[in-house]
Amino acid sequence: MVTLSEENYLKAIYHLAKQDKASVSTNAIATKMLTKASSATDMIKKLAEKGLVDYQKYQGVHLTEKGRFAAVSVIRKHRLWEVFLVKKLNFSWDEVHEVAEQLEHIKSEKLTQQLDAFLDHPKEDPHGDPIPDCEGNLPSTQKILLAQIERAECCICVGVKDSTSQFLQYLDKHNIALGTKIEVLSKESFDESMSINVNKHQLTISKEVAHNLFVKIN
Amino acid sequence: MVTLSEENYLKAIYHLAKQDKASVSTNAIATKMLTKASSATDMIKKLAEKGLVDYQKYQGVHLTEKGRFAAVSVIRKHRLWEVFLVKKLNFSWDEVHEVAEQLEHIKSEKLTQQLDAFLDHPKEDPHGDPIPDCEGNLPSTQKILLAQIERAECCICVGVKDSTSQFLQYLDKHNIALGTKIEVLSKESFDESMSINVNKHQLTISKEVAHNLFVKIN
DNA sequence: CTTAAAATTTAGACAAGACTAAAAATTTAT
DNA sequence: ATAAATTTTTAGTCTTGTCTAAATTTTAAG
Repeated sequence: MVTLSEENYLKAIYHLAKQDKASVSTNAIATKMLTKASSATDMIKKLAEKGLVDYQKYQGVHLTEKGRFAAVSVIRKHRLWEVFLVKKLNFSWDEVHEVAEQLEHIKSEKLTQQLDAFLDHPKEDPHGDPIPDCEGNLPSTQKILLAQIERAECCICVGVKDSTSQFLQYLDKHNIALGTKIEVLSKESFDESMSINVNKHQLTISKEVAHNLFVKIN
Repeated sequence: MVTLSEENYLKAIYHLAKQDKASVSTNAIATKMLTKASSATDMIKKLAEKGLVDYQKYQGVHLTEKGRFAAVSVIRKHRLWEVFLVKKLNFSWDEVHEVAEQLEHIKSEKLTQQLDAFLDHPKEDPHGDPIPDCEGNLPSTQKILLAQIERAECCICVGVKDSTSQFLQYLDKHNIALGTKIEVLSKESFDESMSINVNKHQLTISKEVAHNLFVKIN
């Protein structure tokens, strides 16, 4: 039905469409997929043929309802497997992505349903990202980037934008995990660095860090 | 390194080599893989290039040590996943094969190791087949086909040769599972059918059934 | 031992997914 | 408003794994 490559493109388009609400460009897709624009064009045509995207030459693509569902289904599987790896197989949150990239393509309705039940229907993956339900619904979350906080304020870490192991290991090193209370002390307007307090320890974080941590103000 | 297709061919060759100790023919491979002999030849050449099989034109193939290890590693993963599906996700033994065929190709040393530990290092899969250890060792088991029993005798079901859902569901229907005690009452020389006793119920099984049930004489 | 049958390999083709280079369309900038 | 820059598409090629049809080798039969 939908091939492995097609699933990966659909995921990429889905993630790109979230940011800009507009149509997703061929170049953006190619960049995200680490391929060339011509390859993206080829795939876009295939996806359009199968009714997974709406496509007008030179105008980028939109996911169709069918395409969105296919993308979200893969994301659901990805995040469920991440929970499995962390909760049951003792992986750390910086080790799960690569394996989940493989597991997300396993095709079995029953497997996904049973895995979801086995994990007690988790609502979030180990990085704080919401897990879509089997109908493709994704709860809209109220999280903001730490960088968006402008004044001294308390918040709680609820997710990461960047889930590379480099970033996650940085957070581990400074004892920042999901649920950790973060107290913003000050923000430097020159370089957007922030002074924060985590577990009684004061810490200065760069703009890069602040732009990749999601928090909720409690 | 080794592609998904290559892994499937290696598995096929491994299973074919177990029966005949001799070299495995192109045709046998093609038949098992549901492809044509020419496709098998092409793949054999690739496997030979990679040092996974020894190959002489027109003379069939043998797995090299490297090839055998690759094959057994895939079989190990297949059987571990089957145990997972049955023990943790409530699959029945006739539902696991297809999904395990997909899961067996997931590449992650850590995943396999942790899964093995999570399942308490199982020795057999849900069909009674032994699970290779991580070094590729497979315990040689002392099981015989029910069909090989010639006289009234008691035995215990320890495995199935055919794991199609048709056969497994037939066994379910007659309350034959791994560990079930089977009492052979008589054997009909005309058609090799057997009269057996299972859980106090007398039952006549065909040659086909007797040739696909492994038992051990206790 | 020689020929017919069966098995195996080769040659040439195709689909999927990728690439390069070149052409066409769109956007940006003057 | 038009030229330059950028983006996108097309055309042609490559690799993997498959196929058919034809050629070759091995095996089996008389």
